Amino acid sequence: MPEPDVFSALANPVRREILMQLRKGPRAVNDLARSFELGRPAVSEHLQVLRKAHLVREEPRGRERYYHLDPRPLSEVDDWLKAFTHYWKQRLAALEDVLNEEARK
Amino acid sequence: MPEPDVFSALANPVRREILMQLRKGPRAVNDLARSFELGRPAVSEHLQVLRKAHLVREEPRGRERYYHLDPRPLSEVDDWLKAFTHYWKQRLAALEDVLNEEARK
DNA sequence: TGAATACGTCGGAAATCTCCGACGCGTCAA
DNA sequence: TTGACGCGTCGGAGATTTCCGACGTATTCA
Repeated sequence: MPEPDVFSALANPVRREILMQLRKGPRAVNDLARSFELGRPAVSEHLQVLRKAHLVREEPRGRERYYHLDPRPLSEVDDWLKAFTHYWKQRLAALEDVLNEEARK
Repeated sequence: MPEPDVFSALANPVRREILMQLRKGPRAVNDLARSFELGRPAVSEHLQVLRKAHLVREEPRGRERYYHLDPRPLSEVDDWLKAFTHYWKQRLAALEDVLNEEARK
């Protein structure tokens, strides 16, 4: 039972696609399973990973469970990326300078 | 031999830390290995993953190999996140509205 | 009440990940 | 040239991931 890790949760393309779909609104598990060529257990287990990473929230409705997106933990990834955004904008600016220098010749 | 996937490359905390360290400048492999409590083969294999994801570039210097950060593929993650930034800013705005509504009472 | 539905979870199989020791190759220094 | 160093990669061990069929539970509907 590994701890909930947002980066690991995003490592799987199916889970990323689940999050994408949940943007448009909550979905039941069987409904999601039909979107992918996957059995229900597989989808259910992907949802468990997303749940442990607090990226989704479940809302029981009768015998179904609707899963809602909770994008807040994504800010951790965003923050991590910011440490590089600054760096790569510097790099891009430097590259641009070089290109301008070349063009001037 | 899985294909180079930026999200998978970021799933491992050691690889994320390697990228963090490379922000400050290029590093040789043994030098990196000393930072972690890891053998050199492990670090070398992490670097292979990062290389296949095009997140690092190697520059041979004599018998050493200095690894440079290439943050450009990170923009793929950034773009993916943008699909949610918009969503979660909407959510935050909606929450703010509710709070303002409450405060007005 | 009983049958059908929606779901979570438990083995278990197959694939993948992560790490290490060992080996080979190229480079440096004596 | 010889020995030591820095590195990549292979073979293999152990852990983890990903998927499925099977089972149990709760809910719905006839």
